Amino acid sequence: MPEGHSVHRIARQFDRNFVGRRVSASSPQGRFAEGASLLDGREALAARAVGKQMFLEFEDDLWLRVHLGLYGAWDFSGEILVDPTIASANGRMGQTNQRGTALDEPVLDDAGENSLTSIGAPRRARVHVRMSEQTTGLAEEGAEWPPPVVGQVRLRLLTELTCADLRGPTACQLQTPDEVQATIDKLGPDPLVDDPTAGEERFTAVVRRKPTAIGLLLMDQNVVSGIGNVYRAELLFRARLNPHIPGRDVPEETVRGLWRDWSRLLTIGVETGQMMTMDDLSPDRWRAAMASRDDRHWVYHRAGLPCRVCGTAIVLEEMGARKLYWCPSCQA
DNA sequence: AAAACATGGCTAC
DNA sequence: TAGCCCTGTTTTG
Repeated sequence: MPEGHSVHRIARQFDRNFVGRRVSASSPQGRFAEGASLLDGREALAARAVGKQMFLEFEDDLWLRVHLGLYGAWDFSGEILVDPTIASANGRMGQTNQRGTALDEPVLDDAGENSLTSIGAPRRARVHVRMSEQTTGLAEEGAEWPPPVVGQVRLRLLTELTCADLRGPTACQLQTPDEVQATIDKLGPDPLVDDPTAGEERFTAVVRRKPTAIGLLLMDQNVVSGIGNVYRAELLFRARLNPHIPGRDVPEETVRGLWRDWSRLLTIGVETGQMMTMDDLSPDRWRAAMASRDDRHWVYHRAGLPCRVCGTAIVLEEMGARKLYWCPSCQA
């Protein structure tokens, strides 16, 4: 999945293309038929992302909560207005391939010059949208409208111009405003939602009183929102922190540093659509790293390969039922 | 063709 | 801790 950055990008796409518009909703697959019929014909009022969860508000206090889980994805097609705060128009957002390469990255050969952040070589991916100007993606000439349903589409949301198809989510349900609030209240702070200082204080206070390994705490959505397996490994390496250290034993300044670094990586991720964790490389080295799909991270997916800093073999172990990659020397 | 695997997280034991 | 959900891609036989 989609760690937090992808979900924020998706919410921005909904904000741009659905909020303020009347939406037709359907469940081609049938598993959300009841919910879709309740949404059908209502106007979308707001889109929010908190961590890995997205909330879409519709008229009459109806909220749609979506969690993509490991496999879920949104496909946007048609005419798409691109949020100016993100780098490029997207087709599929959320799903990625097995090598850890995000597909929600610049998708068009000519997108580079138009993107607001020119970093990142555009590469081929599923393309539903053609970028022609800075803010407008035009539907492919002669494309069917609405687009034919392909595969198991749990929910299709359609305006006159834009189509969003949801496949394979872990959660797709309607909530009352109170339920939305209760869901959000259970989540740890999100750097793009919470006040930066308040978020840092909350995160630091919780981590500093837990006996749990910091490698587990970073993945715990009740402690901090939006971090997944890739960002976990990379954040720990960037902090040169041993994943096994109990939260309460991590120096306070290090804990605060983790929060600020997450804040930074999330911001970069939202802007670029890529899980950029080697942002401190020089521009040349950065371009080289991005050009090679397997060279994007410090430790993630690098089991047995030499550490980029010290040459020690990167260790792979299970932590929290997920694969954890780390350098036993740099992160001693 | 079949199996394995993946950026998650819930629930039952 | 194991099983399950669910989809798409890659690897294996």
